[in-house]
Amino acid sequence: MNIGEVAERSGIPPKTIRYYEDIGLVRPQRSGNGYRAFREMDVHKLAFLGRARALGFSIEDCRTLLSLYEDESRESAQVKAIAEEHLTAIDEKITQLQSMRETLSHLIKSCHGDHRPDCPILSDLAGDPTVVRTVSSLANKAAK
Amino acid sequence: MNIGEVAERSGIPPKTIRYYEDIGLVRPQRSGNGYRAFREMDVHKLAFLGRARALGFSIEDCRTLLSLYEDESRESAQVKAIAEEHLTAIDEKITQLQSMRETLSHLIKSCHGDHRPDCPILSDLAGDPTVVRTVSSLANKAAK
DNA sequence: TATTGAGCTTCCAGTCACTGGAAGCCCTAT
DNA sequence: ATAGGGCTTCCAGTGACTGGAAGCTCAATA
Repeated sequence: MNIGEVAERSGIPPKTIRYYEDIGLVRPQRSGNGYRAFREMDVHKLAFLGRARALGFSIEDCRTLLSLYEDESRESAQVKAIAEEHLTAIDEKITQLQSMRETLSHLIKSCHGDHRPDCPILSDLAGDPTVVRTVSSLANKAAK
Repeated sequence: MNIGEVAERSGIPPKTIRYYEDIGLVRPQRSGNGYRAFREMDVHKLAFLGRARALGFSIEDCRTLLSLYEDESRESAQVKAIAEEHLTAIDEKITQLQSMRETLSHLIKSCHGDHRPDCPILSDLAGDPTVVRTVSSLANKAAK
């Protein structure tokens, strides 16, 4: 199976599949003409990766999850631990985004948004505490 | 004022301040010894940038916001439009994260997490539809 | 005065997970 | 014979920094 068909069947673009090979996530064989020759197993692996990535797992997490998947003597606790850690990270991101959302929507509501230059959004960003004063209550670091 | 003091007062690390100069967000003067010489205005600008970044605005948005801030003839509608677009993007991210969160927490609940190898999380990632089957309902692309 | 040591400088490389593009080979159909 | 689409590799760019090396400047101390 060539890369194009694999891409279609796994939902992973060719460029990304090559990248995954580069970093050792899949190891397709090669045909005589130098083309990658994928087996069913590879398609399966790539679809696994696609789903794990869609859940937001990092590439390194995906690598670990794949190896656990292939390890018959794994303990489900190992998998669960990774998932729980990731869930915690997701929750933190959500919390941070909601805090930004909160502040930003307040600011937007307070801005009349017309042809005049007066703007509480800019005033707040400039540090003027008389307007809404909520941004500085945010953690200093934005989402990475 | 040297970069260290500015970093402390603006909350932006020296490395980042130099980076912001590189990309033209601030233009500190120079002293005879080659050191950057910051004025109050620069500290103010950097604090502005810090707050805008904390709200999740991109660097390019920050650049625009700064120039609007300095433009006396701006229309607040321009600022509001940028903020609203950003709010929409935040909402989309939150929605996506919540969808991941939902699926992931279901999977975690269904995994006993002990010494045995059976694991619904892995089964689901592997595409087994008999277990929980929620991941594939996620959009194919993870958060950028 | 000589020497620390902190703080400043520039430049290069790495992060994460791809993605785009160029140059060129391979294969099938006309 | 040629055209095209698909495949190959390699290099560079994305966003927003961050780490590290090599080297200069400055203030304080021995």
